[in-house]
Amino acid sequence: MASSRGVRHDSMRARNLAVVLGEIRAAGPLTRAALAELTGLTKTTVSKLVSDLLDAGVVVENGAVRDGERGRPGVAVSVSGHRIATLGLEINVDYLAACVVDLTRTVRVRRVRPADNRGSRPEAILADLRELAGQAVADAERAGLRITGAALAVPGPVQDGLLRNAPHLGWRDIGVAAQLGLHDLACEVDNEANLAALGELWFGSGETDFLYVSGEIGIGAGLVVDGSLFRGTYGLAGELGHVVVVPDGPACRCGGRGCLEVYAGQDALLGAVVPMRGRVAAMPGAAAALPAASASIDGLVSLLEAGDRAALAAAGQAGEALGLALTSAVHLLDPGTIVLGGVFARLFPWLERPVSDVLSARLRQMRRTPPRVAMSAIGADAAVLGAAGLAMQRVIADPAGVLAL
Amino acid sequence: MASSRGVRHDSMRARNLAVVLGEIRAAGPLTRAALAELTGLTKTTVSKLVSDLLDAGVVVENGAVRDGERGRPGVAVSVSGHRIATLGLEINVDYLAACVVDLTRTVRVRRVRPADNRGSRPEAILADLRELAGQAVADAERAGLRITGAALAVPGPVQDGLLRNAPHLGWRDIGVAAQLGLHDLACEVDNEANLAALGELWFGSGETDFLYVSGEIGIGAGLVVDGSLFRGTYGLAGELGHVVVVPDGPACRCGGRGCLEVYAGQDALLGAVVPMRGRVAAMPGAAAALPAASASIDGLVSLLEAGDRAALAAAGQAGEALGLALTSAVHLLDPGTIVLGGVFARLFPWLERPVSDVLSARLRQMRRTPPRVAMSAIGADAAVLGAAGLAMQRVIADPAGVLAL
DNA sequence: GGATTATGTGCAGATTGTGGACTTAATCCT
DNA sequence: AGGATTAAGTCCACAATCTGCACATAATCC
Repeated sequence: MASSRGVRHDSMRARNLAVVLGEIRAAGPLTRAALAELTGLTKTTVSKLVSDLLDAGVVVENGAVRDGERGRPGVAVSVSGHRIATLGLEINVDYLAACVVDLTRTVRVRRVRPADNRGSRPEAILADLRELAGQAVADAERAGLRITGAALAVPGPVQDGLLRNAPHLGWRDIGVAAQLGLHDLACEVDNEANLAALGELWFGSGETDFLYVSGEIGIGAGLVVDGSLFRGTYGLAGELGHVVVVPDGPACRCGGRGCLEVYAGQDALLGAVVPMRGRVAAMPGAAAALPAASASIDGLVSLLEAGDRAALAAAGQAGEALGLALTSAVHLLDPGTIVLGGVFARLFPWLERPVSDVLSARLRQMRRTPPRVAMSAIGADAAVLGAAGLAMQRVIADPAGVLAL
Repeated sequence: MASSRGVRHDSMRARNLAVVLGEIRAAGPLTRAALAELTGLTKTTVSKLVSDLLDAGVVVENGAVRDGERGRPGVAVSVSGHRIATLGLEINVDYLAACVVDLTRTVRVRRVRPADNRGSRPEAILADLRELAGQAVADAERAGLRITGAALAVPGPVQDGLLRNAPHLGWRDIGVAAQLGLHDLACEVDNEANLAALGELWFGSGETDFLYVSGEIGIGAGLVVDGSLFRGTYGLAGELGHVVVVPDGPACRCGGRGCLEVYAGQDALLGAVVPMRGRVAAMPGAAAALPAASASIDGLVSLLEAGDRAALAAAGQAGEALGLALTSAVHLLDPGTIVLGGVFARLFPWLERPVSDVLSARLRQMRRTPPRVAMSAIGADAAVLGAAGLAMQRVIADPAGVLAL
């Protein structure tokens, strides 16, 4: 019940610009007449609004379209990738990443810098990221793009712009955006699961209702309902990794016992490949001794492809645990589909069956059909891309801000 | 991403009326000057809007107020309870209820009719309810009120206005609102947990962020974030009763195993008091043989007050199970506080400790402080009252609709 | 009792959307 | 080929709504 402000003439226009632009972006190239139909505004008004958007270079005319019917053909307009773009950033345990995306959802610049950020000092990492961001922006500007917003994905829960706790970086309560200091560029911060969910929304299969499950070092999830992210009261919703799977199971680094992460987290999965280390890695603090994540997941995939029984058993167990946690999640969150991302996308062939089986067995009576379990359509870039997508969402929600500049 | 309509002059005014009325309702009596400040509109505009609201009898002037400062005193306006009211309805296993609530949140009419609705035919029950509703409306009209909306609470999940499955009534896929047929009165339908949550929002402690846990025959929950209800993709969110507590626990009537309901549902709680029946009652279909719920819960409370060991153990176990399910719920939904309602409110003294203990033990590392666990401020009426509140929410969100009549 | 301060309203003006007439550009029909 | 028909996009007078300022009003302060 945020104290809502009244609507004035300028906000009415701003809103209508957003409605028109949103419709153009969502429903592909559209003629002015079609836009008038969709938005309920008159042709006159739509014409004026579109004209403003054209002047700003936010949309372009695509030439005449005939629908095969008779009558004067309309001129389709669609979003333009030539001017407006946004910056996505990501800090993760073993790399920094930046990307620039334009309004047509085309990735224009992509820069990744491997790094070992475990237990590092925030200042150093953020300086590196600032440099990387600067390079990406420079690349984009050389291509004639104007960066109008930015967002940053971090591996941990974010509340009021503060990174609360990133266990694998060893950071606590860091005001990341402020310390990053991108001069005159507003930069939102959110956790990687939420932003990866937005990545799936913007660059994935096109669905607008799903629970994105992010299997990284930790396990998170981002719920998208009708195209917008559900964040909960403090922005901490979606912590799937610590849903209780076995009430008296092994201790988890979160202080609980038998959390999903204990059974399906990266340490648990790799424990099957490197059993001795796996046991040690389950203890807090020892994680830094593990080999680089991607390499080890590659190893696990090889073993699975080769039919290694221990590896298959580990994947099966992880899948079952994931199915149990998702059962609770479905009851509580009521997602459309379930999208497995990150490491879980790579392991999808071995996870799908156990996850689906548990879900359909346990949800049979309550729902006509349990949610479909799908593999993420985008790869490891999900979070950076989603960050750029979030910034782009702001542009589309308020094109007036961009027009003014 | 519902295809959003453009803003026209009339919708701008409608929105501003809603903003002003919402502010008056939320922030108590306010002068026009204060409203202008809060909404960002000019004094002139606020004056005109308030004048319309006065004409419609939606608000009243309370006389001059001096803030102790000098200058002309303002005239405070506040919502009026004299004209606009809404109807709340409820179908439950052992009663039908109706209430009429005015804009000041005063309950003006209250009617409850005991009934045994287990395994009954919808037509008969709905005819009874229609009669009860008619009586309540007549009472209200005698008091000079105009009923501008209605809502109905039912004991089961609702999707697209269809009551999907009410196990204790034995109903499946019933178009309740349509069959009820309240001539020219729009009637929304939702499940009792969601509406009880709205009841807590409107008539409870005044908090705007909480998870209301509804302990009735089944266990449900309604999440309120910033004053509005989270419903999920299909309107089925908040099914706390079937969150997995013990993966290989006893079978639940939902088809799963070890759901919360198995450990903390009414049958489980009463099983401690009437052990033989309790065992039988856990089987599906046998529920109808149980004694009326309230009587038995009264019995359980007496035993607990008397210090009966078996009863205390049962409550302790239920509390622990509830704590485990809520741990998962907190991770996924990120609620503000947790409000225990229905039967759990009556058992609060015996549940608070185990629930809080489990929550704080398991959430310690992840959150500064675990959510506070509170007792619902309103009693068994929560759902009916919430239904009336939901209908009232519609009035406040669109006062223009009421003005027109 | 006059100066000061703040509320609420009246009036001219600005902004924005509307509705119908008009222009434009295509297809259909003869 | 030419006129009829159809639909898109634009022009213009008009209407709805909010703004900004001036002004009347009603208190307190000195």
